[in-house]
Parts: sequence; structure tokens; C-alpha cells
Amino acid sequence: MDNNKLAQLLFPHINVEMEEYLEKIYPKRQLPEGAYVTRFAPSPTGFIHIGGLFTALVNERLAHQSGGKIFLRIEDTDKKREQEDGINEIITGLAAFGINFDEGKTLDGTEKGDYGPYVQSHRAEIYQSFCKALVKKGFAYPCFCTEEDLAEIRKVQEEQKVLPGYHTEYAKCRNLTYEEIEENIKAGKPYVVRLKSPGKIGGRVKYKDVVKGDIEMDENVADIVLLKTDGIPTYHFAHACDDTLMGTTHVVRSDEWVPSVNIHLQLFYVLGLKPPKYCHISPIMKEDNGGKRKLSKRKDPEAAVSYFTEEGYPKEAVLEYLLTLANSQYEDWRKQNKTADLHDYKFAMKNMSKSGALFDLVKLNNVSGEVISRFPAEKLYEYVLEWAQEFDKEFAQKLIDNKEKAVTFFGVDRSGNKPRKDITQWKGVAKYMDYIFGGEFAYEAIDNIAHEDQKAVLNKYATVFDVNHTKDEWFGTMKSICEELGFSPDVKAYKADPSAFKGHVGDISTIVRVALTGRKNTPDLYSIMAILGTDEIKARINKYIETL
RNA sequence: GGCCCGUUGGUCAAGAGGUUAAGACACCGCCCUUUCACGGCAGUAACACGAGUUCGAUUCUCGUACGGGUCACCA
Repeated sequence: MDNNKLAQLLFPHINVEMEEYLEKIYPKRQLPEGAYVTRFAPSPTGFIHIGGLFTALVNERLAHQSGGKIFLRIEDTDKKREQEDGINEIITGLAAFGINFDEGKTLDGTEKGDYGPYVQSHRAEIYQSFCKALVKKGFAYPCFCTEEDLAEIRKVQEEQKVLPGYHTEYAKCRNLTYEEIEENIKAGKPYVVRLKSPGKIGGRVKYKDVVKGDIEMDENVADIVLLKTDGIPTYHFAHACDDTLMGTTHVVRSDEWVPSVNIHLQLFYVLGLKPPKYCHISPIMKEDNGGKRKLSKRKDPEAAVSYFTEEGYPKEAVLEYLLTLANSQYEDWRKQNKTADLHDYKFAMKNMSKSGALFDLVKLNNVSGEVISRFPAEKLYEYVLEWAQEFDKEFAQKLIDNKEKAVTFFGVDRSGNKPRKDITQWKGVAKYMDYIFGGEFAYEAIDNIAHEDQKAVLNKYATVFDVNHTKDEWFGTMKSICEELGFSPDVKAYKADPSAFKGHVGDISTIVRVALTGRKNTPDLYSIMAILGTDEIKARINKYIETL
């Protein structure tokens, strides 16, 4: 068989040689020593999985902290999956979490970067050129098998209990003559181009995975499809071509790809190219009936990153949580560097876990509360407003109409080094601060103080408070009414003999708090009273008394 | 089923041939405190199992179990 002749028969329209792409069209990148070139390579469904964000984040950190580049490559070789506008959704979705690409498609529909096109469906000639080179070298051949043929082969293999797949003597089209091929093509028979695998059954390959360590597995023997009937490559082949041309140094992807590495290594081998380093990271899992399983797009709302924006988790919180999953020492670093930007953390690949972590919403809440506690009042206001404008218009309007009040409120207990940590997501803030905007709210019950005593406390308090008091005066006022009402101004004295009092000064503030806000748990009461103002305070006290 | 990977408290995890087996979240208790918080201190709780190597194994080796992944003209 004359391979050159076959290559010409198969790819008469391909004139650019593989070498030209390699040397002239896509010259090697000029980057500093040690710089990583990584990529994020989704199919354009528009859906961003939390695991995808995780992968993207790792890729982004690796590239940017090393002075390298990260590019976005759209893997749209499967037409069935395509989705209108999927690419833009991915770009904006990731940008919302601070992941920006140096190269690839942009929102205006153009592309940036010198290694494009970055959409695989636009790279057909490149793959075909590489494939042509393989045919010339005798490492690829056309296959005319139909689906039925393949099913038949599989059936036989199952009966014989041998390795399934298109390989060795089962690879019917491997040894077609030039004449047979030419005849089939002239007859218009559709065909794929397959790899003529040099692998041997029983052969083994080894490689060192950056996160999993040494891995050894069977050598690939399957004549996998390189180019599909439509001339578009499979993932495997596209990966080998693209990551070479685009200069990827580290392929960071989900560990479901580990079993394909033997194929990829073989592809680089037959192409005569050097493979990149592989970093297979573990997926994020979810507890399910005592077992673990991958977070599922269909069953788990939290699988979609949009869930976190809808719930109102600040992007910093999600990122920070993901970073703790990626590198548990991130938390220690954060403790030492409370105000530092999370991008200052030196992410280390070797600290990544080999096994999949369960997604823990409780932990996310903790991280989020921590992150939000560091936001100054103005920033908090902006974030909450931004969220509300999209997900709770009514609340957004209130925020706009009462901006000053809201900002003041957000500043309560949030300055200094011991900020409150009770806001963990924007959804819920409306309820959290409803008493700031109006008097409509339910009252939490106070069980340990009789209604009559509560009334007495409030009636008295209404006559002595003054919103112009300093905090000390305010506190003094509250203490001063204790004795005549039968309460202890001193908590210790109360605890020493609870039966001697109706309650202590703390109970008085609880009563006032519930009257004014409806709840036992709010930020500093003194500050809240200052926000409400005298008339509102009196009105609310009276309103509460009526309910007793 | 073949192949690959994994298994330290409820969760995330550090660790290393000899440790009282870190830390974080959650939970519980105490302290501080006018309330709510914040903070501080303490506590409950773990090396899947069985062999082997070794003076000694949670750490190394081999099995077993369990969990996960993968075996497409999908990525």
C-alpha cells in the first residue's frame, strides 16, 4: 500500500502540511521559564457545573500565578450537544467568578490570541492535515464499517469474552487494499479515519500524573476514531492536535479522563509529539444514600454555578470555598492573611486531594459568612443591591429608597476586628433586615418574662429613652429602670439568686429588641434605635404592647 | 466483567515506619458580655479489614471489602 497515495485520496484538498502548522503558523510561545499554559475546554452547552468552575479555577490559578496563560477552547465537535449562545453563557458565567481568559472567544463574538481559532469546529483543516500526516506514516486508515458492523463485532467479542473494541483482527478495515478503499469512496460510502494502533495486547504504559502520581495501565490497542464521518475529530485526536499547537503545558481536567491517557499518549507518540503534563483532579461529590456520587446536573440544584448566584453567595465566597477544597492549607493561609486578595495565595498542585470531596453547604456558609464579614458597609450594600435587582426587585427598591439607612445598618457591628458573621448569602438579607424598612414583621415569643412585666418594662422605657444618648448613656438608662421594675441591673447578681428578680438587664434589652425588631437576634440595638428614630420607636413599642 | 483510582473523626483534611494522629466546619460545654453577636478555652469523635516485612506499622507490600471512574463516530 502506498500511504502517500492513500493520504492524497483521502485528503486531496489538504495542502498545508502538519509541519507548517507546527513550525510556521503556530510557533512556540515565548514565555518565562516555569510559566504554565493551561486551558479550559468545555463543550458549548452553556451549563457551568460547579466542578467545571473548580477545574477552571485550578487552571486559571496555575497559569496566572506562574506568569503563564490560560485560554478558552470550545470543544464543539459533537453537534448534538450544541446550544445557542452557550459560549457567551460560559464566558459570562466564569467571569462572574473572576475567571478571565487570556485567549479565546470573547463576548463580542470575536477572538483574541495568536493560537486560534479557539473553536474546534473551525479547525477542521488542521485536524485533517494532522490526520493526513498520520495516514502517510501508516498510522491511520479509513474505515467503512457501519453501526451494524460494529455491533456485530461487539457481539462476537462478548461471546468470545475478549477485549471489546475495534482492534487487532477485529479491525476489519485495517487491511483494505487501496483499490477497495478507492472503490468504496467512489461509491460514496461514508467512512471514518481510524488510528492504526501500534499497541500490543499485554503491553503496559506508565506516566506520572501531577496529582495522582505514578499510574500504570494497559497500552491502548484500539483503532480509535480520529476523524468522524463528517471530518470532525473526536475529543482524543483534537486534544493531541490542539494542545500541541496551542502550547498547553499542563492539561488539568477531571479524573474521568485517566482511563483515556493511554490513548492520548499513543496519539502523541504516532504524531511524533511531546505530550503535556497531565493533572487529573477529583470531581466534587455529593452524599447520596450513604454513598458518594458526582454532583449531578439533573438531581442537584447546587451542581450549577448559577445556583450560587441565585442564592446570593458572593463570588469570593464560592471561590474561597473551592480553594479550600483544592488546597486545605488555604484556610491556614487565610487565617494569617485576613485581608489579602485570594489570588495572592500560592496554589500548589501537589496539595490537591486524590479522592473526590463531598460538597458541604454548611462549610460554604461558614466561609461565606467569613468573607462577607470582611466587606465594608458600602460594598455590602452594593452587592446586596446588585443581587436584589436581579432576584428580588421589591427589596431592591427598598434598598434604593432607603440607601442611607441601609448602609448605616450594614455598618453596624461590622467594623473593627470582630465583625458579625451572620450574613452568609444575599438571599435572606431582605428578611434579615425587614424591621429597618417598616413595622411589618412577626414577633418572636419571649417565654421567660410575663406579659404584664414586659408591658411594664416597655411603658417605663418609652419614657426614658433618648435616641441622642451616647452608647454609655443608653446603657445607663436601661440599667436605671431595672430596680423599680423588679429586674437586676447586674447579671451576676441575678445568676446568684434568680428567684429574687423577674429578670436582668439583658432581659430588658431583649424585650425592647423584640418590640422594635420582632426578633431576639439582631445587630447592636443601640445603633438600630438610632436608625429608627424616636417616633418610630414609640409607635413600635405601643404596637407590641397591644399584642401582649 | 476487564482496566484504573481511592479509603484518616459526621464533613474537608495534615501527617509520617516510633506523634498525646494536626487544623478547619459542624456539634456540645464553659468563660467574656446589657442583648444579639464576636472572641477565648475545653470536649465528643478517625487511621476500612486481614495477612506479610519490621524491634515497631495508620504509614511499606500483598490480598479482601467498600466506594468512585472508564470501557462510543460524547466530551
